[in-house]
Amino acid sequence: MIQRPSPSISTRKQPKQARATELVAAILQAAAQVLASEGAQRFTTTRVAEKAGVAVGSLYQYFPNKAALLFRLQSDEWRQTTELLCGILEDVQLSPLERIRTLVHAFIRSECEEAAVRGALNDAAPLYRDAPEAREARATANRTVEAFMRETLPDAPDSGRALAGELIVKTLSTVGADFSEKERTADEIEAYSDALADMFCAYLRSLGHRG
Amino acid sequence: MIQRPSPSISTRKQPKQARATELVAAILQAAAQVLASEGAQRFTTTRVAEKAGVAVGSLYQYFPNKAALLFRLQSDEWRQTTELLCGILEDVQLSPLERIRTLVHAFIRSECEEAAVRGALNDAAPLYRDAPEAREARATANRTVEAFMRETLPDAPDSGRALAGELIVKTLSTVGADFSEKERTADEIEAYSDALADMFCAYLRSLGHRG
DNA sequence: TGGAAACCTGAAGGATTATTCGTATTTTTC
DNA sequence: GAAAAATACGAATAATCCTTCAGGTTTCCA
Repeated sequence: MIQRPSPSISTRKQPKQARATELVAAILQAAAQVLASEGAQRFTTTRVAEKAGVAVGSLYQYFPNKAALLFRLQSDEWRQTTELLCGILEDVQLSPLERIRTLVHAFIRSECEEAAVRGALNDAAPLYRDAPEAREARATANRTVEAFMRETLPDAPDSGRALAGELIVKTLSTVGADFSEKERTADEIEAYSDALADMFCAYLRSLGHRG
Repeated sequence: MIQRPSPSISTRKQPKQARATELVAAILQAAAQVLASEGAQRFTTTRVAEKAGVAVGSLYQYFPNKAALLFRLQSDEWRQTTELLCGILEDVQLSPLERIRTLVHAFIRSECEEAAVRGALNDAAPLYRDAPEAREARATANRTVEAFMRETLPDAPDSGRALAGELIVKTLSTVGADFSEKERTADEIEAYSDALADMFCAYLRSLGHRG
């Protein structure tokens, strides 16, 4: 797959006055709203500025381009989710398999809560996907997963463990995103999360985890 | 997530002369090429027509709009993949778990073979996703999966079986699509397919399959 | 062979959008 | 309180793209 020259995406300027900080916040909130209500297709800088009650020019003072704005939204959500999940993975109160189950439920619930924004953000992914900042962010969470996998599968070879961890993370994220594309009832969410957790647990047990 | 009014996507007209049939074929081939080499972002009707060596107007004689062209590409690939996979699922020579493994390998390999087209097609999904024709197509394959699941898990309750089948299908398709986004070596493909198959098999065994 | 049907053409219309920049306003600093 | 810095504005620009349609060409059939 070919990608166009990846745009620079780092924030153009840091706000130095309170006024500007509020403006950026208003823009981000409006951006999420536009994304949720209009979809990725109709997500335009003009519309965002209008909804935020500011001029387009002001938007471009703090975001070098549309992709930067989208990336910022994605980045914020990602950071939030990562914190949630890492907290669960490191909870020594629970057994590893219990942690997995808790994590799956938390993640799926969280995906479904803001399904509209996340879905649209996914649709817009081609616009910001290749930003160097995105790659870097992904690497961070991997360390936590690795530590968890070492604890869960102490006897497995490194390579197999890494592959299993990667597979579980990728499965959870892609399946979760897809699942949340439709509206779901609370019961559906529970049932699906349990099934997913069952699958992961069965897999981990088959790889040598006792518990 | 909001979707714009779904465009009518059925083919505008059937070619009645050999000349027209060739033209449609040329357009489809060119469309795949443009998609692969330029990405979803730069996939335009003008570019496709140019690459096919025909006029844009001709394109619109057989496809009512851009979405229809994309949907046709997707539809063709989908039909092809479905046939491949259903053939494997119904192969009574193999045990159910062997079939699963074979199927996973075949699917991942196939995804990686035309990764560029499929990836771009995914990026363009928002343009044709909600066409009624798409929903209908998805339902067809479900019957084969259901039959397979009944054979594999004769003792499980219907609801659990359906959920498990849905989960496996969704996992395979989303993870496969994501996996093929990067270039992969043959070894990576093998290893990943095996891990995925391991996971599915462990899951099915945990649900009551003996074998 | 002639007319009808099918087919092909591609310039032009109409619409949308990302981004810029000259100017106006507000805040800070001294 | 005045100059400087920061911020805000939004009409205008330039580019791209989907789709149409009036008019020409080819194929078919009687």
